[in-house]
Amino acid sequence: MAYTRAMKRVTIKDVAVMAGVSPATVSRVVSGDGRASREVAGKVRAAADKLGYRPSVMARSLTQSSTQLIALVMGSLQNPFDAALVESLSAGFYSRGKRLLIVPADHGEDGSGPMIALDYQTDGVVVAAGHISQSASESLARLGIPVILFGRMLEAPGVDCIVADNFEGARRAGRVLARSGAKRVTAVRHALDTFSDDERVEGLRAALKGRADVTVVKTSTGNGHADALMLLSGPERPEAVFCVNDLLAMSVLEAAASVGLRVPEELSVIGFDDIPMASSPSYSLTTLRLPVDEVAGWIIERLLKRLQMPELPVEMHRVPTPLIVRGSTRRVLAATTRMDGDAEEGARTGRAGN
Amino acid sequence: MAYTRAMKRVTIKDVAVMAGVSPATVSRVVSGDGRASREVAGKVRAAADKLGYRPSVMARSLTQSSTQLIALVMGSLQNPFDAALVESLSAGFYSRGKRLLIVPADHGEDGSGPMIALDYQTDGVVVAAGHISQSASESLARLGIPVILFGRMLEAPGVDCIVADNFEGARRAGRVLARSGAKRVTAVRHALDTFSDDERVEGLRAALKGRADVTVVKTSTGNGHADALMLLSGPERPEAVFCVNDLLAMSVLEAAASVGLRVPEELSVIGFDDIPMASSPSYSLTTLRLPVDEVAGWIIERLLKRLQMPELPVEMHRVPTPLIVRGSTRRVLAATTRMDGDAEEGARTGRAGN
DNA sequence: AGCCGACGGTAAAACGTTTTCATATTTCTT
DNA sequence: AAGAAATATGAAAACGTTTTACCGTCGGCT
Repeated sequence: MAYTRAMKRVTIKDVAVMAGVSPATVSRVVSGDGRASREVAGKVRAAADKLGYRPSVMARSLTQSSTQLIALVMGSLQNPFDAALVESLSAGFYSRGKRLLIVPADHGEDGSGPMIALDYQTDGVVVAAGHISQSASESLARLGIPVILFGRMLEAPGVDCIVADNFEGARRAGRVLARSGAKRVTAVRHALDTFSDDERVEGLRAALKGRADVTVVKTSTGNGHADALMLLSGPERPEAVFCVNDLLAMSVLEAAASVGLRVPEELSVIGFDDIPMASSPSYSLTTLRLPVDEVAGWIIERLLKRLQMPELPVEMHRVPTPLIVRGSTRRVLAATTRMDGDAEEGARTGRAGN
Repeated sequence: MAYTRAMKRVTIKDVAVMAGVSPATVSRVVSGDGRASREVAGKVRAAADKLGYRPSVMARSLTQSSTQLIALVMGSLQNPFDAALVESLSAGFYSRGKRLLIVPADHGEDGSGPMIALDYQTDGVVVAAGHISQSASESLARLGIPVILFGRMLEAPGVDCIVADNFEGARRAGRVLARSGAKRVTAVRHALDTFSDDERVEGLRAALKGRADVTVVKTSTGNGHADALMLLSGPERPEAVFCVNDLLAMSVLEAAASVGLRVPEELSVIGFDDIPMASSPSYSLTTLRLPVDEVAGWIIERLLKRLQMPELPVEMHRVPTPLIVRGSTRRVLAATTRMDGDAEEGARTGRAGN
């Protein structure tokens, strides 16, 4: 049926008259309600197929509570980690029959953004934005539908949170830097109010307390390169830099190269996330791995479960961030490892086939 | 009003009784139909605000044709170009009042994927997937709603296409390589049936006809590194490599570094897209720029226009792909440039502050 | 004074489903 | 074989809007 242009929608009624039954029966057959005789079900399905009938989700959602729609609060995708998370979530939710409606994280800071979720009666909300402000997440929590928040802890009914183990990860990073003998350490973080950055910087501080001076510099996305150059140019340049994500760390590595600093001999660098690029030989970045598929998987499972049982107690999940040691930090004696109780730090991960 | 859990939806009726008017009047006021006295409009708006009324898109779309929903066919976001395109589209459409529904490109190759667009009565479809198969795009075209196709040409009513000027871009790349004196040139493309890759390889061939041998190798995403290493290891290794995107080109550059080949002296490399990383000093990749915001802008404008005037003749847009010369190709005499008629090839683009 | 058009508003139908209630048919018990 | 229980189906209400058709009321015009 090579139709040319916007045909009239084929409705449940059309199928009903063709199959010679009532609309109610058609509804029962197509939604697999069971209560229908073999014979009639066959006729209905045949008619539906021939007509190319597809139920209107819009109409359906008037009487039913569920729309199968999930609002995906999405920020910038510049960071490959965020892009990968969105991709993974999208694939996962779709294979479970859920559809994703994009809600830009920064659309209407007045809180009108999340309201889109209500307009379209989404069953739930997933926040996959790298950074979401406290106020934005609070207005999300007030929506009255299940919310899964990634990257920020928030105590509110119906809001489950999943956050990287930022403190512990950054602390491990700090230990590595301390052991390498660095006395002047710089932490590079975002300029905005960012929950994860706070925790990461604190973790670093905790590890370096009394062992090194740590100064914190803030950068805004886009300025990574310029800021990194500035950071390494001064006379009091740091011996080690910890960045709150790999993208920033890669900027630092590039700045180091262009300034002529040898890594890791003269400068150690550690990132966060372990995006694919981090393992490429040109960077060989030591970092803390945030396993994207694991995060996406938890989000999906958790939301589906909560949709079934809305009164479930909220859960605060911390995902471990193993240290991946590569070439951007100095190798230290394995003996010291045991003392700190960090078993996995010993593992050195190169790229495949090397 | 700190409500705890799923409250009953506030409907147009609630607003009506509060304002002491009929539902019809409320509808007129909130949709700005005009036919309402100042006085009554004020009362209605006050009531709506106080109750926090938001019209149900679902209910509205039953009687109206438009849902303000656009289906966004999205593939892998591994390539930063695709991620940036999705981000740009999302921001643009939202500021124009359109909402985006994600449709995974590979979900149901039986053609059920695009049908999601019908289920939710989307007003149109935008294909932002890097590569979409011929068959998938054809089933999209049969949907009977406006479609904007990026990355593939398809002649069908209601389908507007926007494609990079692949042939011309690749031809420019080929000329640069020819001029650098390379005799053995390899083109790296995807293994799948990809419209853009075909055109790009053809463009390269056209430029190098009679000037160099070109061999084509296919790679599948994920294997980039291994394939690149293999490519450069043999005794008959190429003197120049053209990749259908920057990501692949970056793999080649890395392989070159790890094998000890000097770029551009012993090996020239050209990519496609000009993603941000390409300009970073560690790669300094010569490439063909595909301006993402321009692409997104065209898509948005075109779709909005077609929504207003569905019978508009279809448009096939080619976006120019200027050559961006960086360090991964040898600098050639500017004099030769004029002869080939490629004015912009002379421009050498470095990074800021250099 | 009577008629006309403009204006401001309402009641009710329509959109495409699901679901409740009722009814007819079959199957199971005893 | 008769009633009970289960099963299959249909009619109609409901979901929350928009829209059509209709009805007053008002001011101005002959």
